[in-house]
Amino acid sequence: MENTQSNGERFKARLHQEGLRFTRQRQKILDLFQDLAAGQHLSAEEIQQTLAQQGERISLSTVYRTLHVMARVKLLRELELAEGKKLYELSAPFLSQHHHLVCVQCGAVVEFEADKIRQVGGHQSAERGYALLDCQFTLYGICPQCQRQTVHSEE
Amino acid sequence: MENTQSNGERFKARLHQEGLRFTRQRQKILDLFQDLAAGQHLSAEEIQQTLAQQGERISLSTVYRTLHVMARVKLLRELELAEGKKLYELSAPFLSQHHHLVCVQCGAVVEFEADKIRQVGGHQSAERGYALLDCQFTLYGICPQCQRQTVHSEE
DNA sequence: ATGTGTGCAAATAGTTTGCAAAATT
DNA sequence: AATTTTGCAAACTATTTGCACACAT
Repeated sequence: MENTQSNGERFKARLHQEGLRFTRQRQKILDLFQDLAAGQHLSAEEIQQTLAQQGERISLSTVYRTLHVMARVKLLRELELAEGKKLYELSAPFLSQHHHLVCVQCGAVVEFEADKIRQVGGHQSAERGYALLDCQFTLYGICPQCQRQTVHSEE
Repeated sequence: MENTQSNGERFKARLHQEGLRFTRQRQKILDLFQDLAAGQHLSAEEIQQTLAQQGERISLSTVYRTLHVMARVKLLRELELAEGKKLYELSAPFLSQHHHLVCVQCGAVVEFEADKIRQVGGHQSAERGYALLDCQFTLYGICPQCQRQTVHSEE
């Protein structure tokens, strides 16, 4: 609700730069991300369903294609947190860079920031001449709740 | 070639503990990982193909099932580095913990170690009462080579 | 008007699962 | 002998793609 416009403008500009178009669907998807509470991510399917509930009929293929475009333009960050499906979130440098702590039991995701991480990332990549694009630090563990419940095994 | 046996014993023991069996297929898959040069990972398909070349006919389903077992027993670490497919490697604490720097252009993967990362991971998870299982730090960037070649856009 | 974007349906890719036969303990 | 494991084929899930039509510039 704060910088609601900046990302939109940014995106529009980048699209123009590449001769691409700012369609209603792309607009709607971008809006979704802007309205997203910090620390939340969306999958292609969630995006489609949410939009569908808002009365925006948009195909899954379009969602996927839009996500790719937005990621290429660096408006979105692609995360590989969950099993099998990719998640997306507005990417730094527009939002502060953060990392994820995932409960492998219940899937809960907690975000946290840590400057050191970026530093190490920048250092390691620079040292090898890599142009750093993204820096993902993901912790897998079991959350307090699940630790209590897990007294038995399963699957 | 060094600690060729320790992992095998470990695995065998854990299997016993859970009433599971040490089959030829599991043995072969474990062997593959032991012979793997440090810094390499395998996907389910690569495992099957490599074994097939060695004359070991083993089904993909079995490979997947074995990978799950080995990961559950913490003998393997599951990585989400590449697009869509999961990769596996022998996991810490048997090998030192390391992280990955991936070239999003050519897919090259470089490994590196960084104590700070673990420290931050331990700290962040502990702070929230999570039992830390794994700590993955992945850097995405473009390697020096690809930087030279990328003077144009594409897809 | 021109060329990009969209929706649909079909195609892929990776992974999972049911079931009968095979192998381990 | 009792159970787990395997292989095969079919099922699934997430994602991608071809094509004709629709829309943004």
